[in-house]
Amino acid sequence: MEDRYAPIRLKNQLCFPLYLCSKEITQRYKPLLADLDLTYTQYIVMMYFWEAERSTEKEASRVLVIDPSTLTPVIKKLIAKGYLQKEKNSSDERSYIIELTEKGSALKDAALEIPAQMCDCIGLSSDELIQLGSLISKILKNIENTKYASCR
Amino acid sequence: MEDRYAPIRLKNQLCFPLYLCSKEITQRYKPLLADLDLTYTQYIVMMYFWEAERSTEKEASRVLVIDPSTLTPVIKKLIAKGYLQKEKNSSDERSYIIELTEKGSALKDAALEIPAQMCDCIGLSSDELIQLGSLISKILKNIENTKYASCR
DNA sequence: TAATATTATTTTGCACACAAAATATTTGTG
DNA sequence: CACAAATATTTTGTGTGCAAAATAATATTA
Repeated sequence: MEDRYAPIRLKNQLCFPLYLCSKEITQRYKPLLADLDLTYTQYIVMMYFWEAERSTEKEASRVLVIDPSTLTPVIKKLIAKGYLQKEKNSSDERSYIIELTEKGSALKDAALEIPAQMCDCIGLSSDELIQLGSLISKILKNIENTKYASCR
Repeated sequence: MEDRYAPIRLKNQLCFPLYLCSKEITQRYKPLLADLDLTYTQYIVMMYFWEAERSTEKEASRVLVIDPSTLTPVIKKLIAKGYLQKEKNSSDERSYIIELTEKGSALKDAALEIPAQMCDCIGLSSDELIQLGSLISKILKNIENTKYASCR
């Protein structure tokens, strides 16, 4: 009763539920973020700037692990909404300093309730959350370490 | 030394590493799937058809939790590559029957090695894989159950 | 210092991903 | 049977996401 093709059966994949989970969570953020006029990616970027206040695009790209060619238009939209602003870096005119506006900073308080609401949607105990966090970070570390090696 | 804004600090989010993890895994699939001329989403769809052999688009969309308007163009590409084919459903002319071609079926054998290679990239023990799978499925179940309730 | 290489950002092209509207067909109801 | 409601698929519009090329400025080196 063995199944030669068991390895490629959908239900035997871990990656598939993980990909679903990520998509579903993004979906659940939508109504919560609509009040702030943010998409999920824009929310991630704003979280970075709520903490950093100011930064170059390169540094934001590095921390958020978002490709610069993705980040440029996202930041452009956040500038259009008035949450961020941008000026030439006087010490290196190739780069720009992006910084939080007052309006962008004010948004931080409106966002404070969101994590608790998301936590309810996810429905794990705090022990389970810690467990999951540690497994995910283990994967991220391992992927990082094997990034430039061939995958086997 | 309390931090009023701790809930929205990037490092205190679980969703962010989960979103990263999903993106990184997709990235790691790329070189493995290049040989099969498939993207990650196309691979998911092919896995479904390797098992189902034939199906309507609606059913595929339901099982894979991929929006029909996303699935249509993906299937179109897989047909163009010669892996799937499509014919009117004679019992209901609104829908189509999508089915595996011989070429598409043959691809299954070439794909057999991929999961083991991905497993190495992820680098978790089998216990940890089971643990992670169970946590993810718990989240998916909870999201499913609270889908039409307000999120709190 | 002039030519070359490197770096930060942007642009272009292709592939999802979903919401909302459009289309074609079928089903339910008077 | 006519006609409204429901269903399966497709199209359109907007927003990521990444690779590769383009652009502009800085750093390196012969």
